[in-house]
Amino acid sequence: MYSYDHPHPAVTADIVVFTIRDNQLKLLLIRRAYSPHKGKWALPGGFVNMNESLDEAASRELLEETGVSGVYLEQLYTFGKPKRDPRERVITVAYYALIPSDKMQLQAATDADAVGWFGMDELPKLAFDHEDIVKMAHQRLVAKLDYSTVAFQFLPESFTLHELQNIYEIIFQEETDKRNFRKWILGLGQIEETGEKSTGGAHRPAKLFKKKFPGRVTIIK
Amino acid sequence: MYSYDHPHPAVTADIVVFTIRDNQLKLLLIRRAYSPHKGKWALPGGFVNMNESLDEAASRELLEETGVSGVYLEQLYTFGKPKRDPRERVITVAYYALIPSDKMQLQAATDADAVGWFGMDELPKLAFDHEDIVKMAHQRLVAKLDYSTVAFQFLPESFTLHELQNIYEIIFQEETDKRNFRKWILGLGQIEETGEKSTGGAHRPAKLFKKKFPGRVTIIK
DNA sequence: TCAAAAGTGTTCTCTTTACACCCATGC
DNA sequence: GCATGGGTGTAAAGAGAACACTTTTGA
Repeated sequence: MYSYDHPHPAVTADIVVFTIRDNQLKLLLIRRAYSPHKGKWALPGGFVNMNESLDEAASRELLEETGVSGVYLEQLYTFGKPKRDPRERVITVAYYALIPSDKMQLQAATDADAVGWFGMDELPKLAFDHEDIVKMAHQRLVAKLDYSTVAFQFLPESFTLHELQNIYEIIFQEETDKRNFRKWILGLGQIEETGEKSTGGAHRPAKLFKKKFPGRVTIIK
Repeated sequence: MYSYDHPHPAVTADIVVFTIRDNQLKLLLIRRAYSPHKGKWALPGGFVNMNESLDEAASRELLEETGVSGVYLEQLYTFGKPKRDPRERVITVAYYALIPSDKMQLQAATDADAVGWFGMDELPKLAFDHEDIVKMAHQRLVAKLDYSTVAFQFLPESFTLHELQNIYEIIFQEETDKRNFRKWILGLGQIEETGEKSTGGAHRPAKLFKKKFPGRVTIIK
């Protein structure tokens, strides 16, 4: 039992987890095993412990509920309308995470009975105000493509220019000229050739590239 | 007495209040009347009530501690390192506010014994981690000038182009070509002539302008 | 030999920058 | 009449957009 002389809200960290798979931007959701909103899909997340920072809480929840760690994680916005959660006053510090397509083995958490990836245009109804959170995360992701190298966080260690261009086209939902894209992306000076070539396709092999600064997201322009 | 079966942090809303005065970007600070950090300068702010949203808490605190209302207020970031506050675990949802130069009568709050404006390059040592918060707010402000009309929020109802250019120059800390600035700012289509002229200076009177969409901050480019 | 993606430059357009002189007013 | 800020256009440079064909591989 914990007592205070004025009322305190509960604080959670919830995470909007994006990845790119099957040529779609996808979102990770968890089906709630308990009330409230039992059976509904929701964002992974949970209460912030007293001895951990908000960033630590977010990455711990991400690990516990999805088995994923070491990925890009950024604070998004804090949601705190009084009646968001029917149980008590809950303030949610929302994060978003970007996961490379090769790092996606999932695990169901204790307070969820299922975990799944959903395309952005096939999302189910979500619990609480999680639709607002998702919408804002999506806007932020789109905006950040324009002035940073966030998109690189979806890439595995080595990749072709075509794969990278695909990521931009999927998130922007529009096609880009191949030559202009290559000029631009190489001009950023953020990737370099590995010397290897991709193999296996029924076509000319492509040069493989790697990030010069993996993990780091650079502000450009 | 309020009791919970797991520990809850306290949540505050603190506000970084900017204005432009004496050709300087200035910041509003409050001298703390109570421990901890008694006598140190700090950001205005306070605990979020259980029946108000975070935005409401921020604007209420702003009104109570400074007498200012109806100004631009935007959520900045949430700070939650475990030991930020020596009393208990405190999570702070930080906001920033922009105040036009003509709207600045101040009032001291109950938990402060003084209120004052400080130039960004003459800030005193601040309480808690408020220097981090100020730094982030300043970065955000500078960044937003590039892709939005936030700067307009510093303006009174009517203003000259020179006054507007001054705001940009003060925040960016660099000079701009007058003709290029005018072409650009008029091209945005966000301001219009009032028909009036400024008066009083020992020089040719300047056309006065007003915002087409006061209150609104538009994303540009 | 065919299908499929890889790779590669140039021209045009638009945006951004640089730059200098006359005007209206108060003192 | 002089000091002060108000007001205006053009040319050059740079950034972004449009555009088509040859190459290499697997089947």
